[in-house]
Amino acid sequence: MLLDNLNEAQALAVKTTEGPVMVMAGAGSGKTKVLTTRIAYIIEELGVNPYSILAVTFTNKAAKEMKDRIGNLINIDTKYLWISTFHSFCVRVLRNDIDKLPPYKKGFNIIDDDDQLKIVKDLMANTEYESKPREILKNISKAKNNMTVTFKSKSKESEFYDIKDMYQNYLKRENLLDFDDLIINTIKLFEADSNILAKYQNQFNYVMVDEFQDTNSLQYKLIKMLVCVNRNLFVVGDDFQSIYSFRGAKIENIMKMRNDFKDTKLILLEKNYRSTTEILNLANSVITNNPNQIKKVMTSNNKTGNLPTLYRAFSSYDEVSFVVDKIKELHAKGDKYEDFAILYRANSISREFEDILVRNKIPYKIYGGLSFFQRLEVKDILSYIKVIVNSDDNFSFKRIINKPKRKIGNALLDKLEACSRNVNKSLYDSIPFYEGGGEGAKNLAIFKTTTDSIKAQLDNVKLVDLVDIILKEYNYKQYLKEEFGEDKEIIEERMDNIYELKSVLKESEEFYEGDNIQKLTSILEDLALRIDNEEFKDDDCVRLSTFHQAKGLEFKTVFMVAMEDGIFPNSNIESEFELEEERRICYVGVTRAKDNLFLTCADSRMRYGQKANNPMSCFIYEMDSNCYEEYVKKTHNVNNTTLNFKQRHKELTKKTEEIKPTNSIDKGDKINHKLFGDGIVVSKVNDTITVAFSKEYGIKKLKADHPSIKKI
DNA sequence: CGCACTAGACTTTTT
DNA sequence: GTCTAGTGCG
Repeated sequence: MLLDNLNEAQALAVKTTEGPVMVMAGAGSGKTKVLTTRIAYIIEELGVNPYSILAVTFTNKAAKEMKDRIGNLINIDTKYLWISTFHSFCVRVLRNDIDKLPPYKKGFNIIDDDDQLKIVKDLMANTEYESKPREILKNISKAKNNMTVTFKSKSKESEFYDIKDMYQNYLKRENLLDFDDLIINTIKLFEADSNILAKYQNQFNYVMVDEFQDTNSLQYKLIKMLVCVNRNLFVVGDDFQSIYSFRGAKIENIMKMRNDFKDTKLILLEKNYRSTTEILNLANSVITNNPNQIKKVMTSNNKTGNLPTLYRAFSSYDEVSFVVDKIKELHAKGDKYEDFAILYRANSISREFEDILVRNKIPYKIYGGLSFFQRLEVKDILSYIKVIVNSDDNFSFKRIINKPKRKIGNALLDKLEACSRNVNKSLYDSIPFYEGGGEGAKNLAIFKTTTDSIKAQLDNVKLVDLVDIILKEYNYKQYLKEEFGEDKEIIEERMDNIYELKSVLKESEEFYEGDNIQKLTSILEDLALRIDNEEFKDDDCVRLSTFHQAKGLEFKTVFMVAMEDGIFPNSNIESEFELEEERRICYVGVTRAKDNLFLTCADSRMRYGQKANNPMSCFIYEMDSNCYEEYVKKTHNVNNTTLNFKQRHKELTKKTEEIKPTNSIDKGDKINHKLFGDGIVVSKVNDTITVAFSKEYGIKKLKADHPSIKKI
C-alpha cells in the first residue's frame, strides 16, 4: 500500500530500514516522499513505536511538511512526533537537563543574531578594542563550529579571544544561549552525563537526517553520538545542492559517514519528477563542470517542453522589461502569478524588479530580509511579555525599558545595574531599591507599577489580549511614532506584524497546557526557533528570491536573472572550491524550474551608484550551447563579453593557482578524495590525473591540484 | 539625551 | 545609490 506510488529506488530506500543508509537524492527526485513514507512504513509495517523515531531537518517548514505528509499517509497524531530541526531537538533535550551543565538553568533564553550583535557591541564599548562587531560574531560562530579562523595580526587574535570570552561569560551569567550553543551544549551534556545520552540512544531506534549535505561538523557529531549504539542511521542529501558551506556545512560529512559506518548502503535517486528533459539536460550540463562530486545523472520522467532561453539584455532595464513582458505574456495564456519565480544571487538585485513590477501592477512578494520573529516590533512585544512573565530577564528588560522613551538611558541603566549588583537582584527587582532622583528614576518606578499590575491580572486574561494590554499600558504605538515619525505606512505595517503575533499566540495557546504563566513560558521558550516563513502563501504572487532561499521549492517558470560575472559567480570568489559552490547554486537555480527556464543578463547595470559592465556569467559559457537557445529581440550589438569572460576566467584561475599549494601527485601515488575516499593514480596527463577509486565510484578523471585531493 | 550629519559598506544566511 | 551605524554638538 505505502509503497504503491514509489519507483524501485525509492521503495528500496523505504524498505532498507536497518543499519546505516545514505540516499543521494537528486533535485526533484522525491526525497521528502521517501523520508515520510519510510517513517510511515516503520511505524505501520514494523510496528515500531512512533516516539522511537527521530527525524531532523534544517527548517521548521520542512519539519512541518514532513509531519503533515506522514499524517496523510497513516492515521496517527503527528503533533508529538520527534520530527524537528536540529535546533528544536536540542532545545527539547536541554530544557530537560541543562542544569547538569551549570551555570545554565532550565529557563534559558535563546538569542538570535540581532541580540548577539547588541551584546558584543555593549561589551566592546567598555574596551579599547576596535575590531568590527560583525566580524567578531562571524568568527565566534566559526570558532564554535570548529572552523578555522584567520586573523590579520597577533594582537587582533588575542583581542578576538578576549571578546569571545567576555561574550561567552555574559551569556552564561544571563542564562542565554545562541544558536550554536544549542548544539554545542547538547553535545556537552551527552558527554558529561552518559545516562542522559543512553536514555536518548535507547529511545531512538531509527534516526533520519534530511539535507545531510548541509550538516556541519557538530551536527554530524551529535547524530553520531545518538546512533552509535543501534546504528539505524538514514540520511538523505544531495551533494549537488550543497550551498551552505559558508555557514559551516561540510560536504565532507558524506565521506565521513561512510568511513565511520563502513557498511553504509548507498542508494541513488536519479529519476526526476519535476522538470522537463530540456531543463534537466541544462542542469546536468552545469554540474558536470564540477568534477569532484558523486556522479548522478538525473533522468527525466520523459516530460518534454521548451528549450531554456537565454536573453542578453542591453541594460538592466531591458532585462527587467524582458522578464515582465514574458510574465504578462504567459499570464495572459492562463498561468498564475504564483507560477513564476525571479531568482538571483544577491538580494540587491530585487530592487530593479520591484519598480517595474509595481508599475505593471503585477503582484509580487520578495522573500528575504527579516523573518517574522526577527522584526523589531515583534521582538519588542515579546520582550515585554518576557519581562512580565519573568522578572529575572535582564536582557529583555534592557531591550524595552526605553521604548517608548522614558528618559532611561545608558547612564541611568549603569546606575541601576550597580544597584542590582548591590542588592543581588535582577534589574527589574532592584528598581524599588534604586536611590536617586530624576525623571528617569520616577519613570522606572511607574514602569514597575504598570508591569506588576499586569502580572497580577495575568491569570484572568486571554493570552491574545495580552498583546493589546501591552500596547495600551506601555503606549508602544507611541514608540513606533517616535521612531518612524511621518511614515504612516511603516507604522501600519509594523502594527500588522504585531497583530500577526496575536494569532501566533492564539495558535500556540491551544497547544500548551497549564495556567497562563506556564503556557506563556512554554510558548516563549520556543518562539525564537519558530520562524515560519510561510506568510502570504496563498496569495497569487510572483516570487522574488535568492537562489539560496528558493532551495527546495519549484515553479512552473523560473527566471535566473543577473547572470553576470561579478554578481554570479560573485566577485569575491577566490578559490576553485568557492567557484564550485557557486556552480552548485546555479544548479539549484536551474532545477527549480518545472517547465520554462529563462536565463538573463545585462551588458550594463548600475551597481553601487556606478555603471558596471559585467561579462556574461561563466556558468552560461560552460553550458552546452545545445541545451539552450538565445533570444534576440532586435538587431543589437552583442558586445565583446566573450573577451571579457576570458579575461575574467584567466584572473579567476590565476587567483586559484596562487592559493593552491602545489602538491605533486604522480602516477602510482595513493590519494584520498573527500567524497570518493582512497584511490590510486593510474595515469597523469599534464595536471589531470586518472584515479581508480573503490568500485562504487570507479575510475575518475580529476584535476591533480584540486583541494579535495590529498596525497597519502 | 537626542538630533543631524558623515563615513563606509555593499554575497549567500535553513537556526 | 542607499542604508545604517557611529560621532559630535547643541
